[in-house]
Amino acid sequence: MSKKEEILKAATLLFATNGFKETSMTEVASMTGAASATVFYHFKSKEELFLSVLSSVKDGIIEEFSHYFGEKKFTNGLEMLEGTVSFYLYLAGSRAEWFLLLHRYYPYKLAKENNACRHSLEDIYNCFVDIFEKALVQGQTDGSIGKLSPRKTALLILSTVDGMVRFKNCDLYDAGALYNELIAVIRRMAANQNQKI
Amino acid sequence: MSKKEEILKAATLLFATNGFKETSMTEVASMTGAASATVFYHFKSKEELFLSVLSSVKDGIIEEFSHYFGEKKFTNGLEMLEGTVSFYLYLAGSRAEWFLLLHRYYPYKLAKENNACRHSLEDIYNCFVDIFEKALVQGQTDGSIGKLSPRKTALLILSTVDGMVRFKNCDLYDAGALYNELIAVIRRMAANQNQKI
DNA sequence: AGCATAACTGACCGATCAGTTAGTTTTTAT
DNA sequence: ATAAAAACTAACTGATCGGTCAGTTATGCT
Repeated sequence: MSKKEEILKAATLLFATNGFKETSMTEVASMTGAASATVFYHFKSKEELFLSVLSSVKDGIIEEFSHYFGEKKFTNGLEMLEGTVSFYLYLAGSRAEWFLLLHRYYPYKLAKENNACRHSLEDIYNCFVDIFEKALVQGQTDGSIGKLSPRKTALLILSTVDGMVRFKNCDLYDAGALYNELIAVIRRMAANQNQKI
Repeated sequence: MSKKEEILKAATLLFATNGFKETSMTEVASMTGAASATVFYHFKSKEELFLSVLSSVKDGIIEEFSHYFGEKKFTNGLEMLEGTVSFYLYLAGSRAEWFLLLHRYYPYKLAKENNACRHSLEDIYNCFVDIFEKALVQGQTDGSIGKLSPRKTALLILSTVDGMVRFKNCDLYDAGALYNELIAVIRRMAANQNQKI
């Protein structure tokens, strides 16, 4: 791993766990054993470092999901929906720093004045919503999903799952203990009520 | 309004919109037309000011909900559930600064080492979950709500509603546009499927 | 080897911030 | 009226931080 990559990795962890303002460039530098001026050599400002972190998180998320869907096959839309929710929760555990970062307010505030930031966030959330929507549409075709607006329902499912992950990351209650209930709720939310599967 | 209350109000707004670290005591002071030392006269440190803000938000939320339930009466549990969700969304609009503050990570981080902070947050979230749970239990008694775990379902409904409010506050998508869909989803999630109401 | 360029660093700077102090003004009680 | 207490303030301090710069070391090409 190059020094630049090391810095990016350290910055991801620090921005995620401590926030933007609470993370100093000296901290990022010392975590990689470099001088603080070295960080400024690779990234011209703290904001640019943050944008690079966010962009790399975006790439990571998109790559992880496309890899998951490349391997996994589903027999119907409802199963795909449940699989996606499961994978979302799995990812929120194995790549906790990504979701911690996305659950901070700073990125969204920066997005209001910075196009690169806004685009990274849009790409990330479109990735999530598109996948949920795709599962719902497929389920409506194969009959496993009931009559509903796929886009809006996808947004509400994302709200639920993302809200749960956030509560877990805030130590308010454990998402794991709610897993079975979540799947049941999603099923009641979306499944075709007139068909037993 | 006393100067102390003015400071508390200004601090609530600033902590909510800009965050803890990004808000300076000088900023809080100048917003109320006071000298910065005056803020330290009323609140011995920045952290204590934040804790006072959080505690006042807690009091406000509990008061608003008890006022709502003092006025409103419901014919069954499902109606109470829908009313609570509506009121949650209404409050998230009219007291946006409260929810912005609760959607920041700082309070939850502070809660890990500060009991007062942890208790304020617990009181707030218990207030929310207890009300949802109460509606679900009542609905199971009167037959409007189906067979499900009231506590766990209450947590999932809070995840959904709170997640939606957060997405709205982050300018990702508008909660208002999803209102009808949200109510429909909650109904599918919780309503007794064997009974038409 | 020689050289250009990329990678890296120590020392420094101006700005900002939380918090202190010593003192002044205002309010309250008798 | 006046003394005590509460409310308030200007001026300051030490520490931290983002960013710069001049100079050094490492790398790759011919």
